[in-house]
Amino acid sequence: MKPYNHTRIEQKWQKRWAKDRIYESKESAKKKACYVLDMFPYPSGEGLHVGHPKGYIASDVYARYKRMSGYSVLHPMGWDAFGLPAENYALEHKVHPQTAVAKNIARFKEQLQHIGFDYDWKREINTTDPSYYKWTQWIFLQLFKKGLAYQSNEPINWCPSCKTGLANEDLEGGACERCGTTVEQKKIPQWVLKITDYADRLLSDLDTLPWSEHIKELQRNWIGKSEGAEIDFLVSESDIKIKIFTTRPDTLFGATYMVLAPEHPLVVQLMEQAKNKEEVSRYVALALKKTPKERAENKEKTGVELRGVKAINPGTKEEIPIFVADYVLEHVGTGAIMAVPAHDERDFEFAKKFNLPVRHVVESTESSILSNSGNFDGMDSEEAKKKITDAFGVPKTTYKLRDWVFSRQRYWGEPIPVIHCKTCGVVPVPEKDLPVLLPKVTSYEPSGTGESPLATMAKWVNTKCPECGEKGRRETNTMPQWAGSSWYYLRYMDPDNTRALVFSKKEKYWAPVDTYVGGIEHATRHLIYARFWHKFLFDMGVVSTSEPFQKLHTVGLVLAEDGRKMSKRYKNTIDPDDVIKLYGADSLRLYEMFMGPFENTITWNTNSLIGVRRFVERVWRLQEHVQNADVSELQSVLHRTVKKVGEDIGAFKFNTAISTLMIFLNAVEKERGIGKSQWKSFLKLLSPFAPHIADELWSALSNKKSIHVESWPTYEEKFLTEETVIIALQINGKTRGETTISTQADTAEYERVAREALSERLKNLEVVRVVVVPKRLVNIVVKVTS
RNA sequence: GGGUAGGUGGCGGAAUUGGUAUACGCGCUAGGCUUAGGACCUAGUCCCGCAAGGGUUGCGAGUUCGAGUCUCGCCCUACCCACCA
Repeated sequence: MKPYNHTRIEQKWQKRWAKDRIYESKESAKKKACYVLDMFPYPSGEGLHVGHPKGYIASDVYARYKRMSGYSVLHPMGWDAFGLPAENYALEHKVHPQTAVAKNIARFKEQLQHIGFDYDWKREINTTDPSYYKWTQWIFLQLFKKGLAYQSNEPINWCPSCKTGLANEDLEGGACERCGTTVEQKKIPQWVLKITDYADRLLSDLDTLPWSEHIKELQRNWIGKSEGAEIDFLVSESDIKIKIFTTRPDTLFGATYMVLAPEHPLVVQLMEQAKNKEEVSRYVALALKKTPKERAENKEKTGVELRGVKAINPGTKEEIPIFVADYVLEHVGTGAIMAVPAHDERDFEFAKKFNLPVRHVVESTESSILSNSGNFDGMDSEEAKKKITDAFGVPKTTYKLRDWVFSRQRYWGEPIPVIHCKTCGVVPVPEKDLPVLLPKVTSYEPSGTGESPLATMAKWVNTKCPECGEKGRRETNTMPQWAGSSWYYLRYMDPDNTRALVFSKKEKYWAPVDTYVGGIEHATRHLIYARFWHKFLFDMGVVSTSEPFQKLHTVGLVLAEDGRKMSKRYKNTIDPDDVIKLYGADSLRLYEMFMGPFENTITWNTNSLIGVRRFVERVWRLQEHVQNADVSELQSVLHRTVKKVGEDIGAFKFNTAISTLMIFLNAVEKERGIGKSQWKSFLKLLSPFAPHIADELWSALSNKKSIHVESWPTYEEKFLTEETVIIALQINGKTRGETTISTQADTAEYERVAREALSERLKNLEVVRVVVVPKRLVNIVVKVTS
């Protein structure tokens, strides 16, 4: 037996697989499709560390298992290479993003290939490739034509450090998610996608998805649906109406004052009529200077009354004061509230500070009953919500989800394919002229002026209007980094198609994605954006399913050995190439799957990796102990292993699948040998996890074809059960020994055996009852004398 | 404040869904083999106890013949959202 040389074996098989093209995906009338997808990476300059491939290894194991189980498998890989991370890297290293991206991709690809994945590299995609982003632009044009992409001048989140506008999803606690800088509100013309039109479907279709409740709940919170009513409050002695939104219309009679957000358009107008105009104006100016974060942090309520101006509570018909206060936010509801201090904590706090009346209108004892509410007294609050809405307002549903700010004032993104014309307005670039190529520029540094660096490219910007042929200007904003990733999974199905985004027949074969694997950080960004675009494409008839991804598995982080996140910044990253050199790709793969439940965050531990490597070497040595005849003592455990490993891979429970393989190996070593056909089955079970050594040992049995195109072993029920089984003997539920019993035994036999085995202990005790659980235990219940 | 997932040895974690808690692996201890070991083999390793025996799944109650698993109350951890009207 040669010593186990992982480097030689792994390089040999990686070359062989590529040469024999065993992983190429084909649409096959005879086979069912199984689309296994990884969230494709940004090819950052830092290369991969051992945390990155964890999800890829899992999807690889699953894809191999599915292929061996008779499915036609699509398991592709590609690059999400547009956007700020790639551009910032390029700026920092003073190279053109294109050059940096090409270099980084080469490095990533090399690292991935060393791990031995079964990707079909013929389907590799790159979001920065014009033949790819042609279709990203095409989707934008369709959105534009359906009125779902529009221009807006509303203030948006602006990161002064990245010098670009950002979507709500790009923020983390009021700061730029990428660089941590507090964002400002800035008024610059923006392209916005009307994702809110899809809010309801994005929400309700979650119920149809087999995703974890955790992810679904994250999306539900993000969409943030609230149902309530809009009610107009009239300003006294005028015809000005203040529209408010409330989820508690039943408390209308308890509204003792009103509040407007400082940004509310009516503030300017009402201020004119107020006796304390100066004071109000000062307050508003101060409030507007605060960042959203500062406003949220300062929980101490502040505000100012518009003195001399009153509103009329439509329920009580009483005059109530109007305040301007920054605890009311412009973008929530209508930016104005009716304040009900008796039933809202924030209003109560404010009322206390400003000495405002508190009127209870809902008695919440066992049920909620209205009082002090005129005709509605005595009514149940749920009923009152409807009745009061009908009488004074209109039902209204609002969402926290806001339309998707879709333009970036940066260079490295897909150009937005529209032309501005003085006579024709905004004109879409004709589809035949796609893609609108991103021009090569000499300076791609962000300008910070609210315009992208493309604006300085006169030659590129100045063009003809496709409608009237007169002078036109190209849109110079680019798309956000989320654009290309919002539909990439469709392109893998048909990556070289020049005439359509995806050929419908291919889409129908592969869709939807059976299993999608990636990080939880994408729960409220990528996964919402992709679902939105997919639903739009579904409405357009481009795709055949209303949801893109069926099963979703989130991968847990791999922390560095110091317990911190792996990061170049902490100098604690581990390069998979180094691990592979020392211990081999098979050991790396097995270890990452064995380290714990797939979705758990787990600390890297080199000792545990060495333990897995020991397992691999024991498997290697086992080839010396393969005999022609099967070892009958191993039949039962083998069949149970086949069942368990298959079930566990299907359920993404890789850690227990591997422990089952280890248990089997322990059994083989105890028997000091294994039959040839048993050995073959075992190698197949091992092959998704450790594809190189499995193929090496498989070929050593004079097999000509790769183990990876073999079929998955099956188990027989008759081998799953043993002839005898060990059962527990209990007295009053406490285990008092164990015994071996035939699996054929009947209840009476169980009871007899148990009474006999426990006869010493049962002396002088009165048996009240005997509980028999076949193949598990016998519990003898005795009378307790105290 | 709201939501979601959790809390089992020194560590990562198992537990057939109410049926012998601590599988598998790491680490550790002892012995063997070896010039040597990131090698291998054997035995041991939840806690108390010399033993017989007793105890143990964050804490406290409950249901049950039987609870890591179900119910109620409390404590703690992680992640997400949050002056959301």
